[in-house]
Amino acid sequence: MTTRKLAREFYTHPDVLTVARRLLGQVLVVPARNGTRVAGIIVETEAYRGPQDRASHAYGGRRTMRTETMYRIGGTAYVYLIYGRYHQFNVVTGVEEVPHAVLVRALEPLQGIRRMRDRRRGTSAHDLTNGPGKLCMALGVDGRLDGADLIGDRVWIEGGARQISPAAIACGPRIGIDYAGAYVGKRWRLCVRDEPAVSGRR
DNA sequence: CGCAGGATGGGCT
DNA sequence: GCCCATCCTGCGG
Repeated sequence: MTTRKLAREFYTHPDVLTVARRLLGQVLVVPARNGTRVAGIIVETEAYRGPQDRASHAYGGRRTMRTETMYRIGGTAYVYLIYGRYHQFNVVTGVEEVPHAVLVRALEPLQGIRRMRDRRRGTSAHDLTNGPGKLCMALGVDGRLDGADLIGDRVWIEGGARQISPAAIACGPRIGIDYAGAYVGKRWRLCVRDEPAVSGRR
């Protein structure tokens, strides 16, 4: 497989929606023991667009210990705990001090599938990574990876695995943000059409 | 199959 | 003290 770790410039693009779109088809990788890897192709993302976005943790420019990661440079991992039990993996985008992020909502399992099944014992083979909490469990992502540099070697994203044409991308409203007022209807959830691994509906 | 409800803990008002 | 960028279980059709 001829893929390569995405460089800083991929993440520092000024438009978070563009980065969310370009992330589709790229490979999220977490290294395991003995040089092996657990990895999946990104098939669903959601953009969280700066301080104006009411659905964002950084809405209104809010800065707390948790959200501080969102203000770092594009190419930083933002991982947080949700509902007391699950983690969410996000990619910070853009320049420092401007809180853009992309939530990775679903993967198509690619490597380390046995390890994924071990971590997701009790669920069926097709439910390994089709949701933002599920993929974190399958890859072993937790709060320790918050703030990790995606140009580093703890977690990263590789390009070139699959080309997704614009026509193959579907968009719809984001999930679980009913409190977000005028931003509830923004179609900032992106997914690969006809991809069985996406979460929820098309 | 679909849907209702519970789990569970850090962050924020 | 309430709110989550969720998932799983159990129950009914």
